[in-house]
Amino acid sequence: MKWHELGEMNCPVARSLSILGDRWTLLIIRNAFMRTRRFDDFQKQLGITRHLLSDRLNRLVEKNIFAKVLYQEAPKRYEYRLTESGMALYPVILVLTKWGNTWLNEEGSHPALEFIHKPCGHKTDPQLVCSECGEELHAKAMIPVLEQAK
Amino acid sequence: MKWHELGEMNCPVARSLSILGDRWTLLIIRNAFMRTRRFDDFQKQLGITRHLLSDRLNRLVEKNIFAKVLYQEAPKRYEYRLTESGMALYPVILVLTKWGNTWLNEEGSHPALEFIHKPCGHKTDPQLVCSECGEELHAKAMIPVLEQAK
DNA sequence: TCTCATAGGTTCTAAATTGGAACTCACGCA
DNA sequence: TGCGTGAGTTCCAATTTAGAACCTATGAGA
Repeated sequence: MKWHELGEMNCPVARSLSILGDRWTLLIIRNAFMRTRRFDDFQKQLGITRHLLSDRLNRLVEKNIFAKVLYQEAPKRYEYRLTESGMALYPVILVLTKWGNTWLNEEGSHPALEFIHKPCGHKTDPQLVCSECGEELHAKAMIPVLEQAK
Repeated sequence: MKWHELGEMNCPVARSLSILGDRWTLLIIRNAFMRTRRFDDFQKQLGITRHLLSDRLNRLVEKNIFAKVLYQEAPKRYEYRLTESGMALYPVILVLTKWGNTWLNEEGSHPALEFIHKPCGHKTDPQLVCSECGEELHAKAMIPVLEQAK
């Protein structure tokens, strides 16, 4: 199966990964959440080749995750800003951060990246909970259901 | 920068993606959460080439995300089961599911994949909340802090 | 005994993707 | 006139992936 075919699959994970599932895309988005917006900044921060960065940014604009915004008239220069659907990827970044901190940090070989939640002022541990009962969600407690679209 | 160098970076997202950041790995893990355990089943369900599947499964065993468990003596046959750190990837799958359902399903072109939360019996919308105050987490409300490991 | 079927791979070649470096272009400035 | 900046594009070599065929051990059936 070729890769682009996955984008049309009936599984939302496959469709998400048809956009996000490569070595660089989520790192670009991570940096966008850290306020990076310009080509050269992404390139220097990530060490990605200019070639690939160009390709990935275009793809993400096409998929409506970034918007290309003019910030200078002459010469015309654009920056890349997260759209609403791009901002909606924040949970993906947070969850990957938590997993990496927890499981890929042998005997504290790296400093842990933690977060303070501004509204409450505390150091927070992001938890994935049920919208109905508030309990933390685990694989074994979930029953998947396919809902026919309206 | 070559890819394997990212695994040693000081960013938990980069370290996570050095394992998970390719076209197939998270799909393999998704299927593992749907109780797939054997080589041929993964291969048939995903349409991945046997070559790559073999490579990815070995890599995931090496990274302690799958454990290779003997399930038949003669001839010796192994199956791949999620370890504790593999099970901890469930939030990643869930969050990708939610994002794909919400943002990659133009005018209901696909049935939405939803979940019933067994303990409370309701259809659930997974939410990422603060462990301290219970509010939903958004990028703008978070202040990252590097904690030196003990 | 011979042949198939099963499970879990490995090997091969061709095609596609990536990495790295150099080059381009349109300015603004000294 | 030449230099610096931002945002790419072009080229070639190296790596990775796709697709198909092959291999191995065992058990079942004719």
